[in-house]
Amino acid sequence: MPAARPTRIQQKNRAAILDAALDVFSAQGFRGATVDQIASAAGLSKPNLLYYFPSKEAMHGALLTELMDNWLSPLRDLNPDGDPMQEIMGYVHRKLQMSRDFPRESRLFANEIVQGAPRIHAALSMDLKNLVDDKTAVIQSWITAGKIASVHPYHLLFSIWSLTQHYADFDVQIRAVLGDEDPFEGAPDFVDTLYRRLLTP
Amino acid sequence: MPAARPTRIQQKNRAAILDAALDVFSAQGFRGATVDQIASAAGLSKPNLLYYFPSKEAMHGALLTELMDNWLSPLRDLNPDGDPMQEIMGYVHRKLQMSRDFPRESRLFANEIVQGAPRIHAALSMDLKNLVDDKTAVIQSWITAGKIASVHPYHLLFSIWSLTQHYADFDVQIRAVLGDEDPFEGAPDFVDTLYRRLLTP
DNA sequence: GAATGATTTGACCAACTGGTCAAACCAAGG
DNA sequence: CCTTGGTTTGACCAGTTGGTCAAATCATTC
Repeated sequence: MPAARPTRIQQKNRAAILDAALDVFSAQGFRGATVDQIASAAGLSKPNLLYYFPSKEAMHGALLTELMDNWLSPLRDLNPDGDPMQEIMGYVHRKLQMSRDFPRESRLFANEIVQGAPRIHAALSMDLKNLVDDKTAVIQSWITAGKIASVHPYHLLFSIWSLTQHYADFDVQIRAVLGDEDPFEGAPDFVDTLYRRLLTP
Repeated sequence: MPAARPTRIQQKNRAAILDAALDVFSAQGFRGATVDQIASAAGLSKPNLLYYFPSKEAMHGALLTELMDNWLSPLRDLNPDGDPMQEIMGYVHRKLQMSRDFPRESRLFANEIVQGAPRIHAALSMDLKNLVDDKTAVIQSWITAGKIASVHPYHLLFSIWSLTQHYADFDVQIRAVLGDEDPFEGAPDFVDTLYRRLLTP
């Protein structure tokens, strides 16, 4: 049983499993993924997987908790004392980069939310809500101070999430429409223009 | 076998099945949905379902093809001869209303796309792409004519899709964050402001 | 009300899936 | 070497799932 002091083999295999699981879960959803798929993607046998993780649920859970933390860090870093426009634009671009660099993570999250977030509902209405309440207050103070134009702070955040993650979550659709053009060629410019025009007082 | 002239019973049951299937597929995804769930949601027995539809795939396919058509109609209606700003704002608001009134359809679509659109890839790169190519040309002509501000027309559409559908697809997350406030209270105003500021020349 | 065709269902099946387990294998230290 | 504890696996199991089928039931029409 993997315990306190993980061996080299444990570290390597756990990492391989989580990577394979991310591949499969993000592409098929929790129910669509099978332990066998994850096992062969990780180059291990099914019983061997279940030696490292007690269940399919456990793998999914491990991925989700790790994700929730990383996913929110750009918002956490929004600095109340920084330049408002620069802070928000920085947040937007960082989120867009995460969509480009970690599309699997974005899709794992999307799968979970679209299906009603059965496994992370608590985290949403606690951790996420608290963080958002906090940061929207900051944004509201910037608005009140006349530093940025007046918009509904919550909906501003929703729009940033949706717009940036859309490039990861709806990747197939975007590529089907764009043909050869790389989505991330025009995207940074577009979102930059959009939020500058929206927020310039 | 349901054939040329559908009886009253056939019409009623087919409709009940498709409605139940939409409920279940949109909430659980294709693989997550079971025929038994759909059957009991429709108030029928499993073999009875399979009397009306030859397979689970067939139900899903029927929903998707019907959806693809309805889903694109607002874009199809974008009138090249109308007032540019009014046409685009009308499109935005109509899409937002569809998110509010048909969230199940939006989520059915989202589930399919996030998982790589295995069953509608052809429709995306044919029907959708053609329509989008057509309408972006119209938008580009409005830009060239100076009627609206210059933006990447494709990314403009992507942003409208993502922003409006986000309210349906990520409903749980949005409600978890907003608490008691109804998302659709602030949304119309927000998207209106956003696109007016973006597009006003 | 008998005949005919549409509709409904209980019983069933084969494939798949998550998970178990005892036995085998292997790495490292003594 | 050989022991010890971590690692790996083939065989297996019980529950679920999509789908079938023959028989029963129902609605309509003549």
